[in-house]
Amino acid sequence: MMDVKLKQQASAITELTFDLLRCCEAKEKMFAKDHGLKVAEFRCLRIVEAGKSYSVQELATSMHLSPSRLTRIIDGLFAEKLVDRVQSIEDRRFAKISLTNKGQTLVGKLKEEYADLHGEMLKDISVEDRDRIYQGISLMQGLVSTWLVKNA
Amino acid sequence: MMDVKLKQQASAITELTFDLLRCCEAKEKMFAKDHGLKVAEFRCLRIVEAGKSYSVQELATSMHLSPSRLTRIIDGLFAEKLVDRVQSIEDRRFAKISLTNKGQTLVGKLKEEYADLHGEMLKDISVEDRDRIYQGISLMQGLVSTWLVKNA
DNA sequence: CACTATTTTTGACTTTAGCAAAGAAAATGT
DNA sequence: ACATTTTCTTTGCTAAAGTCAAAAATAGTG
Repeated sequence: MMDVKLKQQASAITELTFDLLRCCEAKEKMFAKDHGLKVAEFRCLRIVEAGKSYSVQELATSMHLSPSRLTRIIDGLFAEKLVDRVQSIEDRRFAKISLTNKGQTLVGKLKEEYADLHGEMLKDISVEDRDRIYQGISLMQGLVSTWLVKNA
Repeated sequence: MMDVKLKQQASAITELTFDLLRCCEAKEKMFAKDHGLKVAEFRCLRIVEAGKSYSVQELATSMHLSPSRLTRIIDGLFAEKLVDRVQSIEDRRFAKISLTNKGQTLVGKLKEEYADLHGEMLKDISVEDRDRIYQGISLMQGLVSTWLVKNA
């Protein structure tokens, strides 16, 4: 006995997620461009927190990219003096990537403004609808994330 | 008086959407690769319906890409005999892109299997949670989509 | 110390994408 | 009727994004 309801819901969600993805990619591209960044740079900066330091691999994993790609993204950020790259003392194979002061300032601004952009989109709907969005995306994110871990 | 609640919700949604995006991109990439397609080709095929025909511009608009990019994606699909490309008779400036039989078969399989993949992810949660996902993503998709129209 | 494993980088390559100009056809003005 | 403008697609060129395999450097192990 196959679950017809599941099939319907899966189809609908597949479709919607697909469309959402295209829109959000366009949104990210616009935002990055407006701030003089390449999309990959914006995506990278957005996940590094001030004060913390990261290995290349950590960044690669959390961005779902290859380490070699990260090396190049970091090269770019380093050239713009947004991140520091030092060899770890405990294990000199590791790089320790962290934000410079300039980087921290920029990332602060970036996060602020990117959240504002979303605030702008969300401001005309009810608190309840915003919560529905949060819940829906939260659930979906969890599912896709664990699915990826299993199937990668 | 600024809306603190809005700001919080916007931040949370920003973060989640960002993560969801990365995961879904990885998911699309895996799926396309498993089916011997380039990601752009998969994305394109996914939006063309059997029996209908599309102009280059229509496809470009709905994929949020430039017409020239689409020309090349279609080149690839045409080379694999998945789509036909004929000059429109009413207005010979237009191309009419449509699925070949081979293309229809493939797209049918693709849609089926891509929905199945999502069914796999969704099968262990409740119908209500699936509906929450649907509602949340639907709302968000609407917001981002209209935002894009205004700000492009 | 030789060997293996890990982390990052480099080189070569593919894929994705856009812009500007060219080409081709239609619409429009005179 | 025909020169001009507009519209749609393609082409050439370039940049950005991304991967893989091999090299380089370090750490761990028998």
